[in-house]
Amino acid sequence: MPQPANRISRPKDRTEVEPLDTLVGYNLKRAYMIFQDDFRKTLGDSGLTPRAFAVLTLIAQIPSVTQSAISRHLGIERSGLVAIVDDLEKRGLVLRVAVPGERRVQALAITDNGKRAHKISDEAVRKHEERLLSVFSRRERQTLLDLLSRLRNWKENLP
Amino acid sequence: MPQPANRISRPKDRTEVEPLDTLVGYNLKRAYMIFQDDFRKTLGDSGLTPRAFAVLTLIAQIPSVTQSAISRHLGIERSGLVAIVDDLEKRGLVLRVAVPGERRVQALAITDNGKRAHKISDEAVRKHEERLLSVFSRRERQTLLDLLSRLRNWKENLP
DNA sequence: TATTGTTATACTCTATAACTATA
DNA sequence: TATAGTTATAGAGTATAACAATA
Repeated sequence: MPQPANRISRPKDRTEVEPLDTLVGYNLKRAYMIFQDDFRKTLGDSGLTPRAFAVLTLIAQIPSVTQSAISRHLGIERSGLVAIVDDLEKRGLVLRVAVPGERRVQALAITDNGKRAHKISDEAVRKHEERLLSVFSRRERQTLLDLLSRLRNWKENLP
Repeated sequence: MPQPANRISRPKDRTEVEPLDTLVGYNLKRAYMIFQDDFRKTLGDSGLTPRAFAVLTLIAQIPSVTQSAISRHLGIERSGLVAIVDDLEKRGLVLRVAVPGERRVQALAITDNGKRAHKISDEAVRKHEERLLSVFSRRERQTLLDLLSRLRNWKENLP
């Protein structure tokens, strides 16, 4: 005889359920949270957020990079960059500089203070990674890095 | 002679900057975003969110699990579970059931509809993972899973 | 028309704190 | 005192849409 669809499933109905641990997505999320939390704890309340650190790194790395270019690099919206660059500028770490011949853009330049701040943050971040990855051998760390970046590069090169 | 600290760094000052790609945290975030976006696209607007899917999976897996237990399992706050369980209950996928002898808790039970919905979602999620991991060999997928879950287990077993 | 930077806005996710009822 | 569930609330993070200036 037919059963109401929303009755509680009885034990004898129980089928094996694939546990969450077998999903890469679930494990990615948990691992990401661990890194994210520790990053913030490491750099502190007045320190750079992960995003601001990423932006500062790109400005340090790519001379005269623009906000649009950064948004493409990081896969985030242009609009989100305004507040971050505002903050970095307020801290005296970067400057918006007019570009002769292309008046729509403002090149982003890192200051000497910015370089120092980036160096200090970068060292703190490397230590935080070192700490979190201490369970792994050098080889395993490299493997993890390779696998994750292959995933990203593959996705980025899709239509 | 001393320079103002916030002058723009000139090219000759440029030192090598470690690129973001060398940070596990950065690659984790990007990979997590790829999975998250694709998960949502796969299950659609009316489908389960990653969190709701995780919760439903635990309810399917652990008979009479409580919200508190789920919050510990998933590392999220109890308060956040209320809305999720409300939603699952509204959809007729789970029920809150009174527990005799312990009147503070309500056991969560999956319904037959819930089982069906979980099975369908689970199959969609496995396919979505299969799609995203298609760049990797079986062995590489297992390695990625192992590395990520070791990270989580290590962190969970800390003071 | 397309692009850069910007603003305004809203939405999602999630944590915090406080409350209640039990234990 | 401690725990389970709940509510209210606030904050972070981020996307969307529209706009002005420029190309």
